[in-house]
Amino acid sequence: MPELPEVETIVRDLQACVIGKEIKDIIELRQGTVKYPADFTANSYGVIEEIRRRGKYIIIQLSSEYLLIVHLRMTGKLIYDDIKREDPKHLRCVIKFGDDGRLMFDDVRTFGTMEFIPAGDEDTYFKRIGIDALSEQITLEKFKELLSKKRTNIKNFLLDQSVIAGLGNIYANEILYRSKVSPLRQTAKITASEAKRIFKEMQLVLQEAIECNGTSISDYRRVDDKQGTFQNFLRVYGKESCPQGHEIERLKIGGRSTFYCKTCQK
DNA sequence: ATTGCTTCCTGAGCGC
DNA sequence: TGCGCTCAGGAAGCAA
Repeated sequence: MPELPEVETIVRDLQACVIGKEIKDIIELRQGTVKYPADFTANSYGVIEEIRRRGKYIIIQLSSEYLLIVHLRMTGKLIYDDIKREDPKHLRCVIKFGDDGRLMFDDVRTFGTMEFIPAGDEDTYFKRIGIDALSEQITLEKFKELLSKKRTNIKNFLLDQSVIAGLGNIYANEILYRSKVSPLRQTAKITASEAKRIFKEMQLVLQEAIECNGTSISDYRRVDDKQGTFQNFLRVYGKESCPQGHEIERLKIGGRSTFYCKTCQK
């Protein structure tokens, strides 16, 4: 389940192995995996110039003035192969480079997307995406302002990509445990000191997870197919008890599994 | 306008 | 052994 730290790890891994490579061919093993603009006319895909992240989106900038935007959703993986690896079981698309290397897009549940858009359409494409959770532009004051504009519980608030982009279910649970705030609390009732803790823990958890190269709970793998290690530091997600030894409550909020400690989180 | 529910999809895990 | 059921969850689309 790639969230911001997993996507950041993949972007860094990709930067190290595919920048400067020319895309020679794109082969779809599952039709419809890659979307193109109706007027897509590029006679070549071009060379990969830059790779960056926006929320959970991977943006691959090409010399052809197009962007290839990838979203892994739940089970998508990008695996780089220059050692003739075996095809993964759910290979949906292969990007072939000029040098025999290839980038494989594997995705069990087929929710992941790959889409070419004109470079100039980037802002329009992301108009529903809020400020990145690790953006330097987001201050405590800005965070509190965003909180005051929403009428929902704090967990749904953290998961809303149109407000703050990058958090998913695992990190939202972890941030709230470390902040000692119940996921059920309404945004309007969050105090200034609680907001400060949530804001700080959001940045800390994400940074720590990036240092661990992400959380490999189920499907997530790095570009070299290796796992991240932050799963070893989770405190509530998927746990029976919290680090203090209290029993973890499990319920659904917005249809998603929510883990929290009634004793530690108020 | 805003919020929240349903849907898309496949495989793992479970009870019987 | 295998069947049917539930669960996993990101975000578009739709309903209220």
